[in-house]
Amino acid sequence: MIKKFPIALVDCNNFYASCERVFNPKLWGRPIIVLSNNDGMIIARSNEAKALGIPMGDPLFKVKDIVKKHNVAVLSSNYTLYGDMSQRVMSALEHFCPDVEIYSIDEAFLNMEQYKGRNITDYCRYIRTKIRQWTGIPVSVGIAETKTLAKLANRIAKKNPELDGVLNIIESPKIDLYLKKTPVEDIWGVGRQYTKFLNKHNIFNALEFRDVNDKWIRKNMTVMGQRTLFEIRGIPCVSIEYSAPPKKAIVSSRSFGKVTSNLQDLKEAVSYFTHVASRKLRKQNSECHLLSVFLRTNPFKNEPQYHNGCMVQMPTPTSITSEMLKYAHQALEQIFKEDFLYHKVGIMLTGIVPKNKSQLSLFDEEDRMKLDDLTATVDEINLKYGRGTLFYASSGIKRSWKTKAELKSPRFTTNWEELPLVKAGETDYEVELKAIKTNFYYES
DNA sequence: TCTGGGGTCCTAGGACCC
DNA sequence: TCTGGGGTCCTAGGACCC
Repeated sequence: MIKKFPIALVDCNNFYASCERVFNPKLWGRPIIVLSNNDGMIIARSNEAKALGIPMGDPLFKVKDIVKKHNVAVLSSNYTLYGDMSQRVMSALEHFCPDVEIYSIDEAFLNMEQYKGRNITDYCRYIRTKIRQWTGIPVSVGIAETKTLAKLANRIAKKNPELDGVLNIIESPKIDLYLKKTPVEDIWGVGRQYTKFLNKHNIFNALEFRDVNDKWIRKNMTVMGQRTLFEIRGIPCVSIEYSAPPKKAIVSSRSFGKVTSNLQDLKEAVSYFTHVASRKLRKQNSECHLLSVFLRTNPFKNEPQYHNGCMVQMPTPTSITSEMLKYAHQALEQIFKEDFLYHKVGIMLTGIVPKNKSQLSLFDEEDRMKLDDLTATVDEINLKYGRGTLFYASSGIKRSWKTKAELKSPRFTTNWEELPLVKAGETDYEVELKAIKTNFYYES
């Protein structure tokens, strides 16, 4: 049984769009959309863009007319910027409440137990104001006694401006109304498939869901569905995790800017992804003994399709890039077939174990200690002088597979060359964009 | 012309063991 | 000719999340 206490979910409003606005005030009031990697589909929208009916997840070309007509600002995603802004928001939150679970790049759960008996709603309003003041990012807060209900409250807070960004539903007399106003598809843990299923059985909102038989939910939606149901009833089933557990799987993959059927191109890409993935593995102090490589053609094209993967078991758990490269290339060669236009390759590391507990092989022919040292040195240099200072020759230098990002804003906060400049002596402060390109809005 | 990337957990079914 | 019962481990696939 999990203890009951007030939980506040702080969620950044339209996070990526808001990050862009912090450093480019001209974007205020203007509809903004942010694109996924490779400038593929829409993954974030400002309120103005939502109001225009631009859907999440659509590819850019589908909304081109709306974009033109309403002068929508279109941006490639700038994860360096968003990651840095996220850290600022999170450390500000920790300042106000030390017990924080950083749930995603733009969300955090706060354990408000120590503020019990005080006015939590007012305190959250204060936090919200401060976050805005310190980071420039607008947030909403939902307060309840389970994570699922806090999510639900947050959504209502966001949708109703008169609530001023904060809604506390603990012991609220209006709880049934709030549940009724929440369609099942907006419940945390209910996705597309379960929505279809529930709707088929005449369950359309969270209130109807709450009163359904839990054995029946268990049977049809597994224990996960049952957990969600209990949480909606106010019984906490999902606890707050204050530190991130080590990852059980690490993936690195990317769609190409241009398709290729060339094995050498694929090898270079796989090398690069191995480098990235193994770096993540070392960062969490783990090793792994399973390495998979996968590749695929573009499923949206009307062309011969091929999709395959290959998993190799490495004799000894390792996190040494050079060693993993060997297996990665072997795996790639096993599944590579000529005459297909490849659109994506990637690598996945599984069978992850903590480094110190790894089983050593008696017949290990590699000089592991030495390679460990070498790898650590490479990591250190890259940390100090920037990612990509040292890399493996097998990842190539031409990067013909490189992903597309033509509309990216500068790294305002993490690169000296790209800092925004503020012109002195002007009332309306004007930011001069020392941008790499000047065409980073989509205006044509 | 143009459609992301990185995770989690659960379950069923097969392989294997005694 | 007749052929049990119980357990573990692994994997693939499906659901979900941001």
